[in-house]
Amino acid sequence: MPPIVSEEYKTKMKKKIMETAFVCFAEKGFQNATMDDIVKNSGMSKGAIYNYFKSKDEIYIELMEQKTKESIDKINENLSKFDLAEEKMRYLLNIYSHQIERNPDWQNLIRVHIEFWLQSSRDENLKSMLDDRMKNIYQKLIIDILELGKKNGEFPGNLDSKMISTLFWSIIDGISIYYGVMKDDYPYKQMVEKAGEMIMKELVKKN
Amino acid sequence: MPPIVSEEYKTKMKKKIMETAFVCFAEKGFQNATMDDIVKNSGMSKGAIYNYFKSKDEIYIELMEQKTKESIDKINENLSKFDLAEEKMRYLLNIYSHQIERNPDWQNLIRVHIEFWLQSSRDENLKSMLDDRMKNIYQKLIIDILELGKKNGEFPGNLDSKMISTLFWSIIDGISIYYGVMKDDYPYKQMVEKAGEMIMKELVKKN
Amino acid sequence: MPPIVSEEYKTKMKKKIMETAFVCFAEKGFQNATMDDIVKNSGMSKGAIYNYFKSKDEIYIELMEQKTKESIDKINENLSKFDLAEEKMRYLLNIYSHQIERNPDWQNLIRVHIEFWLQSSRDENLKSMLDDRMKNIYQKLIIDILELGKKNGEFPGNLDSKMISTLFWSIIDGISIYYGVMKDDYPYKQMVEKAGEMIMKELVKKN
Amino acid sequence: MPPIVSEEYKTKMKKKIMETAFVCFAEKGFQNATMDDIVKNSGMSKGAIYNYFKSKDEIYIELMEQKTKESIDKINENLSKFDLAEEKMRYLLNIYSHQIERNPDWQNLIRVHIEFWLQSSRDENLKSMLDDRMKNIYQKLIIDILELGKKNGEFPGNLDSKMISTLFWSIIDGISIYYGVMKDDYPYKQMVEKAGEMIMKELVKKN
DNA sequence: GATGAATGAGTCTTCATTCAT
DNA sequence: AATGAATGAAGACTCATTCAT
Repeated sequence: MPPIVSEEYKTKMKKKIMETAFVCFAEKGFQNATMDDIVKNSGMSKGAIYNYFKSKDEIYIELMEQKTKESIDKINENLSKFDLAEEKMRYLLNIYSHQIERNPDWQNLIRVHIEFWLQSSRDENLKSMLDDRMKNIYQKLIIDILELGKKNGEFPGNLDSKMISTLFWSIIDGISIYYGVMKDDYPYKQMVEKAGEMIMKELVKKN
Repeated sequence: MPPIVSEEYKTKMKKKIMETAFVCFAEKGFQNATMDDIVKNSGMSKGAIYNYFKSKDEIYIELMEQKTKESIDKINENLSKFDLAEEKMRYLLNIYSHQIERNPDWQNLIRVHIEFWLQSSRDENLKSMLDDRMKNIYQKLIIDILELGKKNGEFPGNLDSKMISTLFWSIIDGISIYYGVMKDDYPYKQMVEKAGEMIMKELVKKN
Repeated sequence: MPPIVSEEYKTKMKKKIMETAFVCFAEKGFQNATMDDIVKNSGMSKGAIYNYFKSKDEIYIELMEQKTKESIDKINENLSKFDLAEEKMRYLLNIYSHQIERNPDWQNLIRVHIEFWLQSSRDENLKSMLDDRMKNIYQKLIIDILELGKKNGEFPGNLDSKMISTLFWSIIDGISIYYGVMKDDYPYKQMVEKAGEMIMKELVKKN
Repeated sequence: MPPIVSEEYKTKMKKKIMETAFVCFAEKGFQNATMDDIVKNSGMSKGAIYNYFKSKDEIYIELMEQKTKESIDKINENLSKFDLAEEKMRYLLNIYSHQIERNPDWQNLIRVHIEFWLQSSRDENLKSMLDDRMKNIYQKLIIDILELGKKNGEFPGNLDSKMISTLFWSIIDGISIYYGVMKDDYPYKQMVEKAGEMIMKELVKKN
């Protein structure tokens, strides 16, 4: 009995499972959330879920991939509207500083992300997957902007793009993690703005 | 190793258990590391370990408290040798930038710390314990230095000490986390130095 | 024995578990009987049992509830066939005096019951559950008969129904407990008959 | 190194351990009370306790033996003061009906006794020990009085002493057990008095 | 494809007893 | 005799995954 259902149907089901899983992981953490939690919250049967995903791990991985893709796609799309590197950077910082307001799940997302990341450091497959993702997507995003800025003459020519881009994400993620853990005791927006100001100063200082 | 045993003996045993646990937690993570792992690696019996700690959680908590205390004590001790706020800040940054060399466990420590921190965000008791620790130890450390700098006239009088101290740790920890996860692919030292430079510029810029 | 299983199937499984548990509890006592005993004797897997009962305690409680219900239901059903209070009382006593012959498990049942009862005295929840059961089922059974007898003029009008009913069960249970513990060295039937005779004399003496 | 301490010292220590154990057993039940509880409450060391008793079971058994002996000795002593069988019986009933007031531990004692008794039904050694005790001490106590009464002409000559004595203890213990479990919701004194009245009527009725 | 009952290895924790000092 | 740290065999319970229908 080969597939009777459409590809869309399958996609829809996977999405439903992943969204439910996300809620469960956010609430309890990956390890503490059980398949039964996902079953209960999704309204699907255990067997059904295992039809779409081979394991709990797989749900996790695909979930993370999809969340990353979603966020990065939206950023990329909008980024192309700007011509100047400085504008692009400011736009990016602006997105992060408003992340709280535009994405109510963000705190949870961060927590799930970190947990995932942590796991990955103990699993060669995950680790290299994430390393790639980091280098080819996130770092590249910044590097491209910085290189554009250098080419445009906006940013100093001796700027170490790779280094700055690494630092950029270290800072943004550091702030985000604090926010994810500290919750609303933490002045997230103020932190992003101040950090952004400091970073921008590095880029446009030599004018 | 029998009854009527010295206080040192007991301390030594606790230390042995904690060190073993640290290795296990670092290797597998808190949740994945089992009491049996600790038993096996410590060479002690299960009952013996439970004589010293009521639960796996308790080992974790005491371990983290001790590691924090160790690090903060050493910092505080040395910090008092400097008179100028700027010197203190530079010393602190210097410590962190050399953390790798002076503390071979540091990568593991960071990973275990973050995992702990994450846990804490889902456990009210842990969370308030850590929040306190953060506010009263780490933040206070920086705030005191910044206030001294303001009093000395080294730093601008309108400096928002609390905000800067929060940002300081967000950045340092962001960098550390990347290092903990990325391992030796990450230019940890360079990151700390660059970030430190940026932070110092904020403090002493108005001269 | 797969999914989409009938309600009967589930009931049958629960019953199977409870019956196995009963045997184990009777043989070793509640505390000494282990889940592994029940697993082994039932031929089911541990997980399967935990699918039907949340805990060993829960098996115990449901088992006792069901046993109580069974016995009381049968009594009530037959009791309604008699019109006179005296006949009802004699019927009841008769049931108990023949308990041995009609219920081969009865000795075990008693032992398990007492153990349960003892436990209950140290657990507020259990205790109030049992107290309720005692008052609303067992005591009420007798009180209703005695009140009927008073209304009918069979029994003296100044009879303290509540007191007599409490005494009734104290005596019957005292005898049963001895039987449960002493086993076949104990003249159970003779005891119930003699005690019954003494009790009946209290009720119908004033004619 | 043979015994240095006197026999009295040893007896005193054993008594101390047993009294502590009694409190622990009463509070938590035999199984739930741990040797550590006894250690903590007695103020002695674990090794010391094991010097006086081979096992937890042994403490239990000796404790029960001693409690039984204490109670029976006191009864016997006073019983000899009376000449008439009826007086003896009334004295005995009187003791039980005042048990609550004169022995504040009595409720606990009962619970511990029943638990012990239950255990015994699953352990051949214990069982035969208790059966002996029952027959040779408790039953004999009543039988002797009844036989005296028959000889004196106080009680009917055709009285089945053995049967009545068995019933006597079944009723008294039934009432006691209810009291032990139900605690102060149970009209213990009233029950003993009423039951005693019923029993006495059996003995002296034919005059 | 869907269902959910069954599986059983794995987890933390307890505790009577031992024994070196 | 006394001490109390050490032992390790249980014990209750969990949960990712499988598979018969």
